[in-house]
Amino acid sequence: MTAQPSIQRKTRKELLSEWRHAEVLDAAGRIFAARGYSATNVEEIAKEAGMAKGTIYLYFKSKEEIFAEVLGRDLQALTDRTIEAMSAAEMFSGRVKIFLNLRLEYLRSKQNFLRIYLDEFASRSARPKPVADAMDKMFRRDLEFMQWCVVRAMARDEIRQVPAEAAAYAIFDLARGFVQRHLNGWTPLTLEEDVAFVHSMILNGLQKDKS
Amino acid sequence: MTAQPSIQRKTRKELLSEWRHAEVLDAAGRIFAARGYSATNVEEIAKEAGMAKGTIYLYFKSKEEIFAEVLGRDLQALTDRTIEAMSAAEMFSGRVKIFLNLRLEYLRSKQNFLRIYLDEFASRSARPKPVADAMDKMFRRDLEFMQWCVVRAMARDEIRQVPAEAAAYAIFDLARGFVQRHLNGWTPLTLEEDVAFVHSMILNGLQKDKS
Amino acid sequence: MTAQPSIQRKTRKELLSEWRHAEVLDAAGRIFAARGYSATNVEEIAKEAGMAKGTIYLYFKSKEEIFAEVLGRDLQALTDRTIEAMSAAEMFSGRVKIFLNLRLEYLRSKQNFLRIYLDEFASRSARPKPVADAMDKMFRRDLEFMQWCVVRAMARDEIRQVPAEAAAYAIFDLARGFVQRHLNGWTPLTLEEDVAFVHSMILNGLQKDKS
Amino acid sequence: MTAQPSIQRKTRKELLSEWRHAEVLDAAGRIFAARGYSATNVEEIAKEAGMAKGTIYLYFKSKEEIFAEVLGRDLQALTDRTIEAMSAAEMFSGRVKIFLNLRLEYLRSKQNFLRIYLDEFASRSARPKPVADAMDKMFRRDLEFMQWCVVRAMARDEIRQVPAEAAAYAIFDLARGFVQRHLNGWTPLTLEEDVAFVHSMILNGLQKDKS
DNA sequence: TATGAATGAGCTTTCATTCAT
DNA sequence: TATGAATGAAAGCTCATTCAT
Repeated sequence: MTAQPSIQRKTRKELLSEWRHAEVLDAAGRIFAARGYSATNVEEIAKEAGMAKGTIYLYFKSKEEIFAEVLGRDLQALTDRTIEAMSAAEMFSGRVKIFLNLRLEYLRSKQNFLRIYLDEFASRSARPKPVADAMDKMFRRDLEFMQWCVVRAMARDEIRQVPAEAAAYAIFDLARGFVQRHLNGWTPLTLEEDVAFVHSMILNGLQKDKS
Repeated sequence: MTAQPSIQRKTRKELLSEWRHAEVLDAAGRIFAARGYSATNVEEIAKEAGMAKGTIYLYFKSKEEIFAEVLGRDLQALTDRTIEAMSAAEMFSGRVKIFLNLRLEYLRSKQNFLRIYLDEFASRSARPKPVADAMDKMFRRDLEFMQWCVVRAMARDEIRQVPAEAAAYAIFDLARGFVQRHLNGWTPLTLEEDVAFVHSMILNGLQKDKS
Repeated sequence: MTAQPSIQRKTRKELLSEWRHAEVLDAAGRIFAARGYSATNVEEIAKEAGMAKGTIYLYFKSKEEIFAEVLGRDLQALTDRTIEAMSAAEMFSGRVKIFLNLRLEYLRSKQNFLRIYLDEFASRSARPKPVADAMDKMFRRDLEFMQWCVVRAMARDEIRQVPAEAAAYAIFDLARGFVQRHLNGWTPLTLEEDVAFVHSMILNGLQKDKS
Repeated sequence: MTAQPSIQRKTRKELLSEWRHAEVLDAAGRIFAARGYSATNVEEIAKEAGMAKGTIYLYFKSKEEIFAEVLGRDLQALTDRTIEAMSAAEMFSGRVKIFLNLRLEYLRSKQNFLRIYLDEFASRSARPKPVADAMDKMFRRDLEFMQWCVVRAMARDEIRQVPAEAAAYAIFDLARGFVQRHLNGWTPLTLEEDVAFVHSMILNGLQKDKS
């Protein structure tokens, strides 16, 4: 079999290109997390990524695009893992526990990401459209899955009848608050105690009337 | 009784000054709400307030100060009203209902304010210290009152034993999500339906085990 | 004799007006001396003069005009006194001594004025034309008198033959340096010692050859 | 011998950078000389240097820094040349002549520089500290050398006993006045005539009593 | 492909001057 | 006459983006 240099080289180039792309995203993630969107400047990202400012623009059209991808990439991963892991549990109670534990694990491993996620998700309205859209899309997928879980739990009579979408939101809201509390050191509870409390809030909040 | 022109004149001037001050805050509130902090420029605020850029600086030392006051003013009012109104109810259930209804009323009358509050509260970490501090202080007051309500409800055996601070946070988280949902048009529920659901989530979530 | 109210009132008004005019100049003199021309702002002058900013503009067309008059007024006084006092001496040597002693006295009583005079005289070229012109005019009068003294001294055979204008300049240069030295604390000499030295420099410098 | 491209390239870049740096200084020198410090704005310097405003800030941190360097650069050169050239003469009389001729030569070749030097040196007190300090340092060096020359001349019995520092100042004062006179066209004397006169003023002024 | 110097629009803030009262 | 609130041009400086090398 003879060499296929053109393909190989192209592939190599593509790999290199992807690698650079990812390096920028990593660096940008760190800087955005530390400073927020507007206070971060491209020069810093370039320095953090170990390349020149101009090089950044070979891989991204604008600062905004970098930001959108930074959020998108991590959200994608979180969303994928969340859906996959929750699917493994049968009962709603278990699924909520898994959901919370995943958030908790993320809290431990990706404080940076969560910080920008929380900051910028809330600031969505002030952000350029594309960024807001990218964030919404990811968030929606997660939320829809949770909503589906709620619907299923109602059908299986595990929880009382509630508006499914609002319930899914409520779960996300409680989880978001939980993460924020610990990120900012706003609570004396240990992570485990707090997870247990939030879990009980959700399940009690949605439980069937014990009449 | 003869006129007291000096007092009158002084009062009139002071009133005018306060009026201008307030006009800037109103205008700034609208613009900040629409664009966020960094994307807002002083020129626009001036235009919105119907005055020249320089005039703004007669009433405020800096853009940052305007922002701090915009947030502070509305937060103060909301906090005051919340604490006062909740105190009027005896039972925890009633207090939560009042809390949610106040948030709902605010949602209706002050969409602008809520938007910045939500945006910038979440972006706290990226804000200049003084702004973040002002926001925290107000929020703390509200939260502490809610926490005290939770403690009292536990003592009166209205709800189960829970970590009071975490419970107070959970209530705020659910309320925040509720407001955000409606602000962004993210739910098909009417405001009343949603308030009822969130109320049931909180009370069920904290209710005594019906075992 | 009946009253002549119109004239009287007009006179009174004129007096008041002149009084205000002078008050502004006094205040401006202090501030300009402390901060220099560009670093002084009209607000400060108004505050120092105990009146409102707008009032200033009833008496002066511009900040620049104030400055020109401040310099002009003091220069006028200094020039008048200098010429008058020097005329009282018969011999050139005595005149130079008087000249230096007047500068010295001014140094003691009008440090402020001298500071602006020195600063701004040297910066003449950077100043608006009218200011530079006013300064020049005053300075010229002084200089011309000194030049005339030199011519007379040569005619009376008190000093050697020198270019009179250049000699007058030289005397002013030495006096200026002397004042600057002491204003800035740049010399260990006492005022008296320094005056004596400068006097000897001038007289020796211009003396007849002792061949 | 093969090429050393890395070194060459680096050198080239450095050269280019220094060249730009110098271009800004040259342009700034011209504008500052024409308008003075505060009346000069960065935009104009940029235009004069044929580059954009932002480019200036790649080479200098602030307008003030540009100014300090403009003055510093020329003062350095003048000071160095002055000290070196004066050292070549043996007698005090010769040194003073060299000193004056150097000033004269500078007057011819660097009118711009002298203008700012004179302007801003006198306005020292109104300047930002670092600028004033830089100017003082240079001036001091020159002055100290002159003072040392005076001391030496006294020791060698070339001149009479005088306070050395005051004498050095006097020489500078006379030279300053001489330059100013010609810069502003205030004298009918030719440069040569005036130099001769100032020289005689200094030497006569300091000469031993011919008693 | 990679660079980083260059750009210039845009920012916040100051202040001489005007003008309604 | 006296006021000081209002004005808006202009300043110094930053930084996302472009482009010659």
